[in-house]
Amino acid sequence: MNTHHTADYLTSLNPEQRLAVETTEGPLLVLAGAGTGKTRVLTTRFAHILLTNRAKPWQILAVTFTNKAAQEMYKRIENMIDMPMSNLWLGTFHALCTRMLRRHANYVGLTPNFTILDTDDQIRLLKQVIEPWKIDIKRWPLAGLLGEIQRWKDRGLTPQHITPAEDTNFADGHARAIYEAYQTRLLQLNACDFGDLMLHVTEILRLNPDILAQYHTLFRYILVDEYQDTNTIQYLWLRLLAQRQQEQTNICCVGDDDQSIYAWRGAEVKNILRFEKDFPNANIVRLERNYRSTSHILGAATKLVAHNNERLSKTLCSGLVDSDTSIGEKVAVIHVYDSDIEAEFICQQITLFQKQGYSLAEMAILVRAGFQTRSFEEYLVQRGLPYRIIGGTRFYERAEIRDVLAYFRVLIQPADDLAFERIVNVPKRGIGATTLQKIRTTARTINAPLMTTIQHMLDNGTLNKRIGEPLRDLLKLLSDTRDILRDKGHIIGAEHLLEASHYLDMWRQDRSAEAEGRIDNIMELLHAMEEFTDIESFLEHVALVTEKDTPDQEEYLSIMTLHRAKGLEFDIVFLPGWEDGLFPSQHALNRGETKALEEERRLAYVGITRARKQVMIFHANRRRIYTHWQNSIPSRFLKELPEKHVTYRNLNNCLNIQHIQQNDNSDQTSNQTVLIKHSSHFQLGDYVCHNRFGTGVILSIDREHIEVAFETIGTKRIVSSYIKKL
DNA sequence: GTCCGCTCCTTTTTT
DNA sequence: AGGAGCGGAC
Repeated sequence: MNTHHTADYLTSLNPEQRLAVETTEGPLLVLAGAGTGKTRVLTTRFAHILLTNRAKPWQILAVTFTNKAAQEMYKRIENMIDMPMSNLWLGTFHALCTRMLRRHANYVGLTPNFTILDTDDQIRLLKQVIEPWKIDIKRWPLAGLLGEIQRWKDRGLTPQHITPAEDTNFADGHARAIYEAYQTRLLQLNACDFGDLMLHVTEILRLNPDILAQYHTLFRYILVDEYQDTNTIQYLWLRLLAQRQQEQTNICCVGDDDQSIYAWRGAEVKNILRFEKDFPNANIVRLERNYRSTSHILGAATKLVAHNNERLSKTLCSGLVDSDTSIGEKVAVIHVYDSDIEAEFICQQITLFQKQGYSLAEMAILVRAGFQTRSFEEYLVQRGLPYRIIGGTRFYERAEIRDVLAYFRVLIQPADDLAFERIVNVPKRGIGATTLQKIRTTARTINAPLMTTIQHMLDNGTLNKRIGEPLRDLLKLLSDTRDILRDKGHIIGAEHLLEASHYLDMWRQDRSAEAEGRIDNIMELLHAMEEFTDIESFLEHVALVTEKDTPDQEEYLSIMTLHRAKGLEFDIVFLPGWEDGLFPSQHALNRGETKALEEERRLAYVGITRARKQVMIFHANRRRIYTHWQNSIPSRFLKELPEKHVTYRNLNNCLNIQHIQQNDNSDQTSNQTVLIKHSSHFQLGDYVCHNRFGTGVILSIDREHIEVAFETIGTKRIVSSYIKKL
């Protein structure tokens, strides 16, 4: 390489980052800890390959998990280089596979315009497929079956691969057969679910060396983001594309085993652990300098995750120099009486931080489970703090949006039976389950799509007037709309469809509170469609996207799950609900395996490392869960936090926020750190034993008074001399 | 076919 | 609390 002049984009990198960027040839694994500049390395590497003329833009395969990550990467690369980037192979696993599958669809019995099903379609299809088995759906929920099939697909297993021994989780071993029937139906419908996108393409590449060779020639460099999250089928796909006979492979995978939090949906940390085996003489670069968090935050997070056994060795240290930031505040662990106080106190703290000059956009509340968000809303509204719950019901999952998209689908793909079934009686046209079943049966015998079947039935007069009339109208409406689409464009066509079908009227007449919002959503959808030239390309886009990107017009506080927070950062992070059974989750505790618990611990690590300046962790004695109150004990993770980076505050005796404020003023100096010293060697979360009450866990410490949750008799306040550590 | 009210359930999420 | 599924009334 020409070294006489070092490019600007390289000089701003630290030595390890630079090594990761400049080691372009051969297999490379980049282990990038939280906040070590992972995205920067990935994008700089991409730009570097282009700028040094190692490859043309379309010769680089760059894979991410989310659309957001792909967009982010694209934007950053675009900013770094000044050349047209056409035909980029930069996208999510699924988007890239869709592109490949449309090219080679015929190899697996599909046509290039196949439909991609969403979860809703999948469930409805399964419901039909499962019919002959007469399975008690109450005992065996369909979601479980779908999960089972998805996990098989994640592992690259087609029905033929599944042995009876592996088919025991659903309805006493019928899942394999149902899976097979489901796949048959998908092909009949010319449709794919998300798993199929990966599965079909991998199958095509595996069985057709000529096709694989084309891609080998095409892709000179492969970049993979979040490698720790890849599942088996994604791994197999990558390995096929990466392992060539003759030349070495220029594959670069970036990941962090400590941030692997998706094993429950099929991700295999193994993939990252065995990289060196898969690609002999692979280089490994570790990015260990963290440029995000204060040393207290970093210290707390790394000590916590160090309790995990299954990890690649990696030591995160601060890359910030002292002048960048002070050592900062210690991580605060705050004990509150209940979840209401927790919510109220956090909202109060947010106001306080605002007064100190922090913007709402730089603060986040990160929860373990979705239901926790509710308690915050009330108090935030009360204080007039703008907030957003990230990832509640997603835009494209709303019923009205799905309805409208289904209307579009039947317009474009008259053979899309699932879409047709969704809209045939919305708004009500008097077509019920019985009629639909009759049509389905006929369709099956003449082997035709539902709409064609209906046309037949109308022609031979098989349908009575009461049913036939509205169906005839619907078919007429659809064919009329196709004409309008052709003559006047997709926006006019879409508007006509939604008016003439009376779909919009249905909501206009709806008196419920949400109806107006639904109409707004539909208008937004139509607006989003303007960026596309036709409905087909819009549907293609929508099938692979869950979120609609709205630019932020105002600053707001973010509330989201820990999973959703991965990859983000904030100045101040609130982590409520650190109690056994919630975090770590009851499911993880029930399983009793270290594996599940270690994933929860990594989630805790992800949570803490989101923060730049301050972390506040909360645990409550009791928590409102839906309707009832549940007593809880502190999370076992709390005692894994290193004392020197943590400060404890006990607000357990405060039943309202006024009390907390008073205590704040009077207790300024004698906070919990001091209290803990008074009460000898006891710590929050310690397991203790009492002569009469048995064993329990310490909930709070107030000098010599210690509150213990006993296993048998509940919570009691005890003087410390009567209990001893287990 | 449609509507109403009863029961049951509730981790995490992307595509 | 809120949604989904189901059975029964009309």
